[in-house]
Amino acid sequence: MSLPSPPLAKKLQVQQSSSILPQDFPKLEVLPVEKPTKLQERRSPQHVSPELKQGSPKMERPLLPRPATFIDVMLSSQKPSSDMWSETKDVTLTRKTNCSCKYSKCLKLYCECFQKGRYCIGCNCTNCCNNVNHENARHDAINVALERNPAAFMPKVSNSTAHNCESKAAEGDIVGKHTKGCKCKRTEYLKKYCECFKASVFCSENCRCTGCKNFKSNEDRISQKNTVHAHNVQNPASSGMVGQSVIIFHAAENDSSLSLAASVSDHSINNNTSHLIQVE
DNA sequence: GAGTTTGAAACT
DNA sequence: CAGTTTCAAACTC
Repeated sequence: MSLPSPPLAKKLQVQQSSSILPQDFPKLEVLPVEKPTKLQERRSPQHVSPELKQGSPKMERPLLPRPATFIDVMLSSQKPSSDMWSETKDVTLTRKTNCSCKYSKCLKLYCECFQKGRYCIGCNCTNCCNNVNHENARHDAINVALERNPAAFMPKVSNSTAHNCESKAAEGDIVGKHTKGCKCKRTEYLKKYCECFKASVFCSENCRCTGCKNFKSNEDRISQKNTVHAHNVQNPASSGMVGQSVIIFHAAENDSSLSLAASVSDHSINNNTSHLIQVE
């Protein structure tokens, strides 16, 4: 079973206007993948806008230049045929297993491997296209994701560039903050559903979370066993509720314990004064 | 291991 | 841009 050929206009658009693909990126072909279900079809990366389907003049314009992204650099620096992603060490994630995607073919940002720019190797996923055998589909999906969000493949947590970063880190402060911020509503007990908490950073002014307790001065975060801690009212980063305290936090990572100590300063989280230190 | 909860991503 | 749906990870039992 094979998918219908993608619209010609889209093929041309991708081939001609994609600024992220290396020059030697292979021409797009009909993908030898099975026909998606209705659900998958709706969400699949093969979905293209009416403009693309019709090849409207609007879409024939060259894409506006955008800042180089992490994946831009990676794509342009290495040939796509090499297993560049899977060889990349993931310094932020030490999962025992990789993804378990079922419906996204690992070509959506739902997929952690795809999101991190890795091929799926040794994953529990089904119908996976995030591998060497589906390079075309993969690069197509990367393009789609980048068009939607040029920063889609950028690290979600930015390291602090604040003063004394290294020395602060040495002192055990949490480093950086989530670039987009979270929008958590119910994980008041600091669970890994929250991307900030998962990344071992405090919620910042970027977050729009409610009932947030993932902030520096929360003592509950100190005392909570492993990952789970009690919490308060609202995102203190946005309300200016940044107090003075020291937090020692042991995350319940599978293979490593993570010790975080947030030292306190008079600076707000805005100033990126929090830092992280990871202990083996 | 199955079912539930959760929030990001995708979509309308 | 807000609301809704889909998705997969995290979590609970």
